[in-house]
Amino acid sequence: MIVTIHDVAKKSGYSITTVSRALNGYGDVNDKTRKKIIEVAKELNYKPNRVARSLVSKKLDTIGLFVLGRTSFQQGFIFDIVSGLMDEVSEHDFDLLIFGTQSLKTGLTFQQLCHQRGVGGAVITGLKINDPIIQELEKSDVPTILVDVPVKGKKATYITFDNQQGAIQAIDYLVSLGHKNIGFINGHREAWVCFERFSGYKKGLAKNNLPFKEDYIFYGDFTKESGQNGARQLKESNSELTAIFVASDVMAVGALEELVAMGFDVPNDISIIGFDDQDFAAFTNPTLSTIRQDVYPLGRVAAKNIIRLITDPEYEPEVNILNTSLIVRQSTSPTK
Amino acid sequence: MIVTIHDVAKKSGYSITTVSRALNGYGDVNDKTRKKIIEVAKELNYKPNRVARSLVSKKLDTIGLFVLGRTSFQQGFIFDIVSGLMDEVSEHDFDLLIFGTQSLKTGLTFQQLCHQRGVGGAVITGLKINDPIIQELEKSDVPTILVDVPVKGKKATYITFDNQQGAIQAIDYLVSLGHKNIGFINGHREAWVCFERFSGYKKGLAKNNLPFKEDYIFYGDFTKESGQNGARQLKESNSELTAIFVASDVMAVGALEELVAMGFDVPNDISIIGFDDQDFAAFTNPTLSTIRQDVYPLGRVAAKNIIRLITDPEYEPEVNILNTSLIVRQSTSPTK
DNA sequence: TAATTTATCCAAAACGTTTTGGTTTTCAAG
DNA sequence: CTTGAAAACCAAAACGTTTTGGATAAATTA
Repeated sequence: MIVTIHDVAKKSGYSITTVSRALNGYGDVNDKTRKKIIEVAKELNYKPNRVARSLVSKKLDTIGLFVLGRTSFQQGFIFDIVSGLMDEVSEHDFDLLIFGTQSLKTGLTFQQLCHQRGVGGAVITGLKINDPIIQELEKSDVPTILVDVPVKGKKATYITFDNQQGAIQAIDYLVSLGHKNIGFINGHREAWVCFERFSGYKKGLAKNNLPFKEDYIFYGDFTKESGQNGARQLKESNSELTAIFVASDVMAVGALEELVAMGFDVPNDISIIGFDDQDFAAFTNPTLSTIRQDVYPLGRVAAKNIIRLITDPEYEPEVNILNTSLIVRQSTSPTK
Repeated sequence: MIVTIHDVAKKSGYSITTVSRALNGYGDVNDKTRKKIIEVAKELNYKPNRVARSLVSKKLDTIGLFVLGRTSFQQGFIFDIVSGLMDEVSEHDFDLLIFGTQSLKTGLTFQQLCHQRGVGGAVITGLKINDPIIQELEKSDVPTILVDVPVKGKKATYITFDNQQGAIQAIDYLVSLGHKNIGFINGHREAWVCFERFSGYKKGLAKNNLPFKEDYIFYGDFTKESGQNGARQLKESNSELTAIFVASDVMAVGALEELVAMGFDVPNDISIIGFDDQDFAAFTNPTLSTIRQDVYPLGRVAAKNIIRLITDPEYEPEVNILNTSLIVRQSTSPTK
């Protein structure tokens, strides 16, 4: 039923060694022999058993995806990353093993975990900036790409969007509409992207010769409720605000709803711009202007790089920073 | 660096065999010996290498998730299933390997693929009712649970929601609001759930002594655009409609937008009820009444059952049908 | 006492590959 | 005809486990 290398060897008349070396492209096999072996292999529909292979060889062809601190507002983000990883990974004939937060609580180190499962490299999402695992990653031999956490190590690097640039795009756009008093609802301080977006917000203001005011900042936690609270608090304490830049679409929806509930017209009284471009941003009323992170390509790039890191020992881990783009919908308009 | 069973054997003074048998709970090990071995194993932080284990033993502790025909409108569905699977699976110390559509196009049969990767059982989503792989699944020895496709086999079964009941809930609710002319926008005919929802729609009408009219049916394809087209066509040809039941939230949003664009007031002129309760259903304006499928528990139940099927040869595959629930929001109201 | 059973333990085989460390064959050069 | 090198091949080891099929010693029975 199950075809092994033995069957190919027997049918082709060569040894197991030669079959293996022929199929793996080694040089010490005669061209005719190789051709014959490949033919027999195809005829029997032989595919090497990955488990057996990864037990003995250093060629580990499964990559691990660690989804840490999963929350429902990451739905789209995670889905798109997985999609990108999956597609890229299967094109290279690699496998994708998914780990949750649990798996790192079994007493195994990250390295042990990977070794035990035959994982050759990993992609990590949802890591907080103060997670102790980061220290291990810096020294680890396991090729690793972190999403949205700026860590570099022997074999570790990161991939992210240009969050600063994204924030600047938002501010530039709002300013171009005539806005001068722009509030900011940020996420929590455990996410690195929040620092970046905050930084971009400040740079954007400076670039446009607008003053930075501490009062215009609210720290939420990426939930819709915190967006509601943020909008209410900012607008109540600063009635002169004509626009709010919100660090995530979920919070932006909260802000939008709250402002409408307070009796304001969005966008005519106050403009809202989000960050992420999640699917639902096109479903709200008014639809949500936002800064788009194109996550699917991030997954593909991450996969491509991790595979390169696994297969090519010479390749040095490099940082990838992807561009964001401005998506204009209905929640922003010129000042009156 | 990496601790193997050899290290435990050497340090404890027993043979590899005894260590293995002690740790795996076999009876032919003295209690004192077992205690000592467990102690040493803990001390060295020994965890067996899963790759080596699954090569030789029949204990396969990774389950495969096949995500076929992935489309962006399944985002929430897939995410929740993966979440449920991940949590349940790691509680049982199993692993989760994800496969895309690609993986079944490599010339391997489903069985071969699983065997090759050490996959002991599988969960399959997104399968179409006419997919040829179904015939293989019916005879396959690999424990398999299909999501939303009614297939039973030697080791295969399925899990789904009670789609008929869900549709009946929707109709009952609309009737209770006074609606008598209720349209239906269905999905495409490759998805089994669409037959069920259609069947439920008809039963719901019959139950409430309302006539079934072919004109009130529109077949879409789960996209927002098809929801728009459906709403326009149904309402234009049947101006007496006061409510539309839509077989998915994405299409429902399309329908909602289109009706508003046509100048109708939702829900006062016409009520809309969706199916799924995706995240964005709470973000639309008006927010969307819908029939909720609680997908996370489905993932957990699927994982629990597949693990039981893998570990207990006596256990016969059983069908699981989960309940839906009615979520009332703003897109439905009593008739005038 | 001898025979049998029971409780412990373990050496070796097995899983399906790749890798190691050769051997044999071929061929060109001396 | 020898020699040396290159080309082609392969037996056995290795990967880290579990499983098989005993072996040994102790306890029980006859």
